[in-house]
Amino acid sequence: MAQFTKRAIVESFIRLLNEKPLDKITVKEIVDDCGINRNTFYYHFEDIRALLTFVIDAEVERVITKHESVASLEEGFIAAANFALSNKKAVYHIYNSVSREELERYLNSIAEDVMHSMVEGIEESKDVELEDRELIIHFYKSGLVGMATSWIGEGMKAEPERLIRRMGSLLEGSVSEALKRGLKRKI
Amino acid sequence: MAQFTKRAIVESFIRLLNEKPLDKITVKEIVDDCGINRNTFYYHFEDIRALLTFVIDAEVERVITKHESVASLEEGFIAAANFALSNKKAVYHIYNSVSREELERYLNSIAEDVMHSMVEGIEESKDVELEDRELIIHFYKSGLVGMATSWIGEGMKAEPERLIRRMGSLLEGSVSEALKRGLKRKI
DNA sequence: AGAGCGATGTGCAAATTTCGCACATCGCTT
DNA sequence: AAGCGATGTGCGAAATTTGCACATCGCTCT
Repeated sequence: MAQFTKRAIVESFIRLLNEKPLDKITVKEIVDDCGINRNTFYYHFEDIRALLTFVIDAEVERVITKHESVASLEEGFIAAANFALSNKKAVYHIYNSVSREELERYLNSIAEDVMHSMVEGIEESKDVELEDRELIIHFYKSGLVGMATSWIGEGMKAEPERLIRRMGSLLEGSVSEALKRGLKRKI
Repeated sequence: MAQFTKRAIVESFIRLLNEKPLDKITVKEIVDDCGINRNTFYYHFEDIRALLTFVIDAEVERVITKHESVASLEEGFIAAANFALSNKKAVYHIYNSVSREELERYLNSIAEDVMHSMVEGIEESKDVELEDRELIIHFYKSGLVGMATSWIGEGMKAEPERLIRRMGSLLEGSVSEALKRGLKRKI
């Protein structure tokens, strides 16, 4: 049950991702890099795409789950942004090898989870209609994803610390405000 | 053929070696630390002792083989000493859990190899009697091991850079001198 | 002195993982 | 049209990992 080989595949993949864009990376290169059989790759992953989403999922998981409470949501964002920064080349290579639609679809699914857990952590939320809650989540989620994609697209130049810290609190304040308004409207 | 599990065992072992002396480390701790079955440990290693020598061999190998020529012998020593320094706690825990005899026996086997490859790299050596060569090797080997054990025993305080660089050139000079004398005596 | 406990090794069969080889397909180059 | 390299798939064999049972040892507690 200890998938060290799988982990090695991931590491080789990330290593290669720091050298070249996703679509220049071949299965053979990966298996050669960590010295395993080609079929062993296919045993663990259906695809290079599957490997990619696995890697991103794992990293997001790792970065996010460190900070579960809403209070440290900012920390979560900052950690994620710093991870992106420290793997700048890799992030960029992924960014440039994936269609905008696909990227946004993916980021949306992440942001969806984040926003949900955030909203659930806010007091007023449980008194707000499900429908309204979903609306609010959807709205801010889009904002979040838009920010992220443009930040990456512009070369991740802006300082994440300040940018996100401001945005984080702004976000939380706005969301609870929106929830309150939703609540009032309901009453 | 890609022993990632074996590597994981080694890593866990080194991690533990930075926390506690060798004889406080148990097989169960190791396998728990890297989340594998206890028998898997025994599949790869006969023993914790076997694991220890494997680890040391591997590290020595890694440190030494980077520099194969005699010219960079000093570099090899310095690299080894720096490795010892950066794993100070681990080295100390090993040092304190192993009998002096055993430690010296082990260091001797390493020094043996080092001295041999060093002597083979020196011009005059091939004209010297095998017996004399072995004598010279034995002599300097003992010096080397004595230095190493006392350096460790005294807490690895002395700066390796200066100490070893001086000792390294002194060693090489002396050895080729000794070989020349051996040669003259023969003629 | 003897029971209880946890760690050590060993043996073995079953389950999982890795490998090697063969094959069909696809896209690209010549 | 043939050649080439990469992709997936389908096995069976080999290697690795696991779970369980057992014997032993040293230690503690009473």
